[in-house]
Amino acid sequence: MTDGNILEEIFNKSITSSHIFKDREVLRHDYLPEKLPHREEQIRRLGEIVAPVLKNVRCSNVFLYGKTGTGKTAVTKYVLSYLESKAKEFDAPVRFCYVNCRMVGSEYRTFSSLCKNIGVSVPFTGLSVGEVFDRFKNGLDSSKILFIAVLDEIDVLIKARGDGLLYELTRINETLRNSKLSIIGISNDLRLKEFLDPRVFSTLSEEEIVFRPYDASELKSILLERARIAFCEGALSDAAVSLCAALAAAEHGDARRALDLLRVAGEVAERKGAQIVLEDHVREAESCIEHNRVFEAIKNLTLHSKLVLLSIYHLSRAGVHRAITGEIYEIYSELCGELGVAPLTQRRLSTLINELDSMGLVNAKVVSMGRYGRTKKIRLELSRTLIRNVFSDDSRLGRLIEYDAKSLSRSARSRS
DNA sequence: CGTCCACAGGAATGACGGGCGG
DNA sequence: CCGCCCGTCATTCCTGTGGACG
Repeated sequence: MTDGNILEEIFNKSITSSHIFKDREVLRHDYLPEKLPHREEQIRRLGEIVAPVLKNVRCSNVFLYGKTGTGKTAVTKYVLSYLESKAKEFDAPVRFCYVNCRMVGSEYRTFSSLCKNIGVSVPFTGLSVGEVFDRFKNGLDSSKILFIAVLDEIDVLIKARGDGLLYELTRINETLRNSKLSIIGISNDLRLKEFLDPRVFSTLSEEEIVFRPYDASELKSILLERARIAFCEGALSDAAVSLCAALAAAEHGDARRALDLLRVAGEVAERKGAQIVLEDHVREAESCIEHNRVFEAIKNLTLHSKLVLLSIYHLSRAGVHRAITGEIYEIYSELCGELGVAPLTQRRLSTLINELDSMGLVNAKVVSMGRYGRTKKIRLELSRTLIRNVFSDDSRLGRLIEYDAKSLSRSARSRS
């Protein structure tokens, strides 16, 4: 028997001996279920909007709004995959390309993804955005197709870069001779139109579909639907499902979060050798997910952002629970000195703090202290134990956890 | 009621590494 | 290989500002 076969047996055994899961893949949010409950209306509307492409007519641009986990991406993929098979059947020259703007990162890479989809190769970097755009345009025109570009999480790109990309895209049909482009824009931010040039907005938003958050009972039925396939018979308590639904509904009706909770709760139960997933497993899953999120976020920070976070930690430990920018900068500079690294400017630190804020690691808000200036008050949003855990296995920064900053006593004293 | 603190945060500019086309 | 352009990170310089204090 080869090694592979030995392992095969072990792994299979471990899978079949699970009393909890039948198929946990079903609970991942990139899994596309056969039906999407409570989204029939949106599916029908999006279907009506894209249907003309089967008759070789360009379809309207659409904008989909809704918070995360309300099914925008799922509905889009669902409708388009159906459309794709129909297009094959009728031999319609339809192609589509799904791009997640946040994942690809920049305007440049958004275009290069679109290029790759129509078979135009572009380098990782080096070209001007305009150049990539031209290649895309030419490639598109010469392939003689109806092209649907799905731009998911487009709000991220617009907030970072402005609407230049979209402006170009909306005007592209004027110069295309043999192909047509339609855009499906997906946004998590309902205020997106405030960031857009009104002209861009009106062309882009020929149609609009809004995705309301799911309520707790809708979430529960979604979970139950998937749980039938994902879990073994009787391995899931009703109370656990309800709790997952309730927690996710309280957040903002986020189905993704509900599914994550359920999956991790199942994993927790499995690890503990439990026969049934209970409410306690869900609660443990909740803190486990949060812990992982934070852990990943901190691990990927740059050195200086980590130092900023450490400075806030030190202030918090010394009893300064709402630190101001200046105090943080002092500690931060000291830590830099300890490491023999040149500190960044306070201006830079200010934007780093804002980044930590938008990641939810700290809470920063601008306040005026009248005579004593105008600044940001920064509060740590994490438990100090968590910070210690994350940094303690960092070879370089580990020793700074116990570091006793000289400027600390001053900050702490000047309070109270 | 004006002053003035301690910054916020925009704009311009620069250093750097990566990749192009010629 | 060169000159050029890009995106990213950071600095420098700047104008703006809410409200306690005098």
